[in-house]
Amino acid sequence: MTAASKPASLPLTERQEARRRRILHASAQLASRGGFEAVQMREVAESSGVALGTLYRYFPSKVHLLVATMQDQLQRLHETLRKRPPTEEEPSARVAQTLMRAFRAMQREPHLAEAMVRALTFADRSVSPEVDTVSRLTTAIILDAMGLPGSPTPAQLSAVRVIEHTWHSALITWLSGRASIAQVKIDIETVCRLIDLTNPN
Amino acid sequence: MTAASKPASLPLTERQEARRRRILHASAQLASRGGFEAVQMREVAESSGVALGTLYRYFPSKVHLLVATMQDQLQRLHETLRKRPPTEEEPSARVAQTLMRAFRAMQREPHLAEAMVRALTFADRSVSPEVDTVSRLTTAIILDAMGLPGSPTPAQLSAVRVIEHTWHSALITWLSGRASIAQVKIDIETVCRLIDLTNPN
DNA sequence: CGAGCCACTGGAACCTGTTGCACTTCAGCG
DNA sequence: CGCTGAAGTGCAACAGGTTCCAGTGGCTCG
Repeated sequence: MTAASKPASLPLTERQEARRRRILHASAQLASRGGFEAVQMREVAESSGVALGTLYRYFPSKVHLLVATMQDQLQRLHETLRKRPPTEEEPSARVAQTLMRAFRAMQREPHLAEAMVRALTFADRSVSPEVDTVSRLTTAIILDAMGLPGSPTPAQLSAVRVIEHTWHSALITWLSGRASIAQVKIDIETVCRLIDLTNPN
Repeated sequence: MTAASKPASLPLTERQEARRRRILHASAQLASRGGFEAVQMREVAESSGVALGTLYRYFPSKVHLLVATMQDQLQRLHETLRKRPPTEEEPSARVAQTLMRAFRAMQREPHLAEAMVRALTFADRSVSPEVDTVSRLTTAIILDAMGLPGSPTPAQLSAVRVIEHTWHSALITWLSGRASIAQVKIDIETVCRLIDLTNPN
């Protein structure tokens, strides 16, 4: 609910909506093949059948485009996860399980993951709103995974923030070949223990 | 000790050493003014009195250059911190205090910080060795701060890894204006509690 | 001293993100 | 129906990272 669809800032027509989708699809396609550097604006424009200028009207920069692509992918992931919630009991284990699932999804499309995550962390202030949307989506996924009865406490929100930080940074170290899959798993499990800390407190 | 000076991979002559320093100095200078985008290779070359080709011989890309700049700055920070170790008692508090000092140093040169951190997280596989050096330096700083009697346990090393992740990612959110200084402080303090978890365990 | 080698220089050239512009097309409105 | 302004097109141009190359200068080794 928080940041689902376009907030009606612009009531896109059908044709425009279709264009937007074609662009995002082309972006993901190219990213899947060759990662960040393979997503070239002229290529995206051509393979989505749109003029370069139009592409820039929809996404003011390559980073905007890739961050939007990430929003898109995250939304799908979120839905998938909703259908099959984690099976663990403890909130910390549930979150770890969920993140490991997401991680496995990324392992299936490492180039796409690389493109999106690189864009996300390279984004400067001009992309803040979009990056923030991604962040809220991620937070929503984690909170969902925790399966809390009520609304989260401030301490829990802090823990979630830190988990997100770790998640992004661990992904980067994996994508750049500086950490193994096993290492990422350990890191995720390590941070998730922070959640336990917020319970009896 | 771990990753201090150049590992004699190339025994640079004096003139070369001097050139290298001039380049790094110019890089930091330009970064301090306008951040990542202000560090332009042609500018760096000119203001360090070196041909563009030579600059590229020393640092094969802009990202390499900025990561090397970060190594340089981190080394200075490490020495500064050695002279004035944290005053807190608890390891977790000591680490938090140390990171907050580092954070304050970055607040003094936000553009420089932005340039270095952006480069660090944008780095691809070709920069892995250099990024790894930065990572080891950071680890060393944190372990120093903990003030352990013996060598760290695996659990402690995991905690340190997660702290590093959080540190980098929190910096990025701050640099891109998505988190306040206060928020970063909270995040750092939150992760540092992981260290306590490794003690009585 | 001369030959060979390697780092350094200056500058052109290339690639890709980004911008600007003149022109066409489309949707809504009188 | 025709008008009008926004949206889309095609293309040229610019910017900055990166590469290439033909020289040049200084060094060592014979």
